[in-house]
Amino acid sequence: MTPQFPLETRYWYLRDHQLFRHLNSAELRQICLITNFKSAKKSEIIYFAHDETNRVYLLKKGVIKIVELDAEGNETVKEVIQKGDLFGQITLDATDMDEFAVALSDYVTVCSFKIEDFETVIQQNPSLAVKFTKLIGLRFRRLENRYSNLMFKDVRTRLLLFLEEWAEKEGTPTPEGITLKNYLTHQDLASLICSTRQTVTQLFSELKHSGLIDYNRSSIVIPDVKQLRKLTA
Amino acid sequence: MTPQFPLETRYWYLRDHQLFRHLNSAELRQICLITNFKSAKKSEIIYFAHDETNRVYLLKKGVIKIVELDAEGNETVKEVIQKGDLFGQITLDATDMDEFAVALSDYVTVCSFKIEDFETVIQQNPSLAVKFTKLIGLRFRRLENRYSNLMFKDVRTRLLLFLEEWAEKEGTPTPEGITLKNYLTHQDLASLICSTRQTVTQLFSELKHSGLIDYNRSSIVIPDVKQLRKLTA
DNA sequence: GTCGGAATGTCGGCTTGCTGACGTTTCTGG
DNA sequence: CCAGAAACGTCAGCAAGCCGACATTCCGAC
Repeated sequence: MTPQFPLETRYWYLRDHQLFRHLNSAELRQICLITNFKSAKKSEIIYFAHDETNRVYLLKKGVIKIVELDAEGNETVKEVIQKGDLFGQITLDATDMDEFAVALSDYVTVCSFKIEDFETVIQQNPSLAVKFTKLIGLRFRRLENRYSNLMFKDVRTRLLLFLEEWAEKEGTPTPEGITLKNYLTHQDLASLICSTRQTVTQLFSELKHSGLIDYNRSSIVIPDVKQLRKLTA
Repeated sequence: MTPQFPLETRYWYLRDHQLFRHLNSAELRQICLITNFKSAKKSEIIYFAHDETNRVYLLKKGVIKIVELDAEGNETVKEVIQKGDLFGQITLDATDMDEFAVALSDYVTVCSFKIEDFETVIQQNPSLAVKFTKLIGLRFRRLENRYSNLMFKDVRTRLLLFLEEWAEKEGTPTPEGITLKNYLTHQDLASLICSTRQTVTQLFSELKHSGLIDYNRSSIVIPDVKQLRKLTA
């Protein structure tokens, strides 16, 4: 199966997640049996939706991006997935999507389940069912929020909101301000906030010149997040 | 409770929905007890999210629109809800939203559940849990689709796609072509496809002059849906 | 190191579709 | 049936931000 992950580790991996935390060890062991584990290094592709279809994934460690291919073969970054988030066929339907996932952090680990297996497990653990449903609900709200930003806010505001959220999630405080490890290119950012590479670059230099942020290729520093917040209210 | 709905009717109402169809009569009767029934006439407001919060609704009969209020008090139509669809706190969380629902068809009927009650029911009926999760998943995909349209398609295409979908869902074939009972104003349409009233009106007259559609205030006729499809590919 | 490709920086032109403005038509409640 | 409101029709002006183009900087593989 997955020899680099001894049973003990795998058991512990699942237990650590909020979805499974409340289960007893017999239930957990059962889920362990249907779980596939996998890891990858930076820039490696974790999965291709097209061939490894019909699986729900759970990001155990690291950060990844989901890239979507349209009919013309253009790649757009759909989403950044953080530790603990679900991805793949999270709607439990079998519609195939043209997307793949790329590791952004040095080392990532994912677990996955066939959707049929996962459904069976849910049937047997109603409390897990509720937890899962609520997780999907959260994702739904997140998407609703993005949609509404796209409707009502201009590109500048969307970028600022993205930075704020990013800072909140992953920022580490330093003497210079909140620091972000930057694993996204301007192109990536552009497709996440629905804009273009040039516009993002433009806005970034503007923000730098006005002193709101500082950045280079590998990191972004926000001296005062409150200043940003003022511009998005 | 709701005297205009005898128990027998209410029982049958629930049974008719795909979520509950597979349940036995004891289970159904139990759900009946926690269900609230309500009906309304055209233009009446079904619910205000702000005061009747924490409920999941299910549209039993008719068509309604969900209108969202932003901070400045502007109204935007978020969604059109059809018979059988869920609305309200479908994510089962308690975040309050500023939205309300208005009846678009002459007569609408809804059932609703407190989210806590609904959760309990789900816990007791794992198969219902899976069905519910999949329904939310479907809604998730629908929203994803709207988001991607907003990213990649211009207003004209979004309008055409909307019309196609509408025709597919509710169109009735007539000698002149597929006919739609039009319960949406141009303003409504505009906010649904994320545009403005004037642009929608403009596009409508263009489409009329080019013979792709015909319309008046109460109905829309699409002589040849295939013609529309050609323009959205 | 160095070479090639990827990422960033910058700019001007141009298009979409938004904004405001105003007139006409249709609906609705009294 | 009538008045007022709501919805529809149309147009000119304008701005956000996309697009193409090109230069520069950086990074990683060899």
